[in-house]
Amino acid sequence: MKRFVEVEQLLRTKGVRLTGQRQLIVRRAVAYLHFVAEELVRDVRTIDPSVARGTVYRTLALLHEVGAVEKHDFRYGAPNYEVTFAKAHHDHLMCVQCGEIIEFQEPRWERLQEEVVKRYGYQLLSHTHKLYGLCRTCQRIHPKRPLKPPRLHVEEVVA
Amino acid sequence: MKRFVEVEQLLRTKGVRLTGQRQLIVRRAVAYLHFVAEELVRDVRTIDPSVARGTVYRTLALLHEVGAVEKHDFRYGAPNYEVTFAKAHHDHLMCVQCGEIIEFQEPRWERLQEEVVKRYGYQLLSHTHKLYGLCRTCQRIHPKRPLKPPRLHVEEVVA
DNA sequence: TTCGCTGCAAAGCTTTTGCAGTGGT
DNA sequence: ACCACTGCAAAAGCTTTGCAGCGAA
Repeated sequence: MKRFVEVEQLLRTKGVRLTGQRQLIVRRAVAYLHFVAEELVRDVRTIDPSVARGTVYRTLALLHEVGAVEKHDFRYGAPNYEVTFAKAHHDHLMCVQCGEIIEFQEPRWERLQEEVVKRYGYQLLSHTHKLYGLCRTCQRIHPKRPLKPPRLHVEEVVA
Repeated sequence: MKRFVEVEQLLRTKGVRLTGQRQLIVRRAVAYLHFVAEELVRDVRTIDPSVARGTVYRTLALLHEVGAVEKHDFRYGAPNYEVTFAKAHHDHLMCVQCGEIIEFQEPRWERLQEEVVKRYGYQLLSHTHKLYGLCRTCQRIHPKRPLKPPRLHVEEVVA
């Protein structure tokens, strides 16, 4: 659970600038908490159409490097980004059949993590923990092919 | 730590066929333990050039659905696949600066997982756990831009 | 002046899919 | 005849990047 100021500081230690674009992108990302990259691109561009797609992706990479966002690949559609501050950390349990995703917290893991990280002399920035399985319902039914959510559809914002 | 037969059974419960192509793909995947999708495509095609890329990807999706492989996106280059049987499970610790990846085991996590999964009535198939941070060295140096490994280069196998 | 940052557009890479044909794990 | 599966090749989808110009320190 990091605060905005911390993220700013982290970015500074990397020697990067907090440009207007980056501030806008971070503000919008925080508003979402969960989002898909192209979603954020579209959103940012409705506010300032001059912001380029590349800038958003470059900023997301930066934010990931400082541990401000996590990137989740749930296998269906585009990877999902999640901001790590402004909300307690949680992990994910996903049904590989129907795609249901359960978010849960497990404080005991957090403690174990610190231990492991210390063991290797690392400074922890972020983490992702995903469990894949079958939900109660899908354990009983065995469809030939899993249901597949539609692809992400994002129409280009007219600049 | 699943065995090959278990994977076969899991596939059967899905009502899918264990075709020659799938057996070959699984055998080669097991030989690698860690691999990138296109690597596997190339490898399989050197043995049987008639196997299509699509078949390999479709098989990987199937294997993931039954928990036989995990897909790791380490942000640099192509996602990395890992077979979950024939080797004890391990998790990953990665330095976001230099890209170093440490694999480690933590049996206490495995136990906690069972507990969580049971709580939600799920049947666990696989899981991934990644910690991101800065290694000892990178905590001291702050390069403007992180070092980036080269892109994956895979030349097409001449059929 | 330096150099980090950006917009733009194109390229790049990975993965998916439509379709017609095949075969029976 | 059913239908899961496949090869093929193109399409789709997501992300990255080369480059020239801009602007803050």
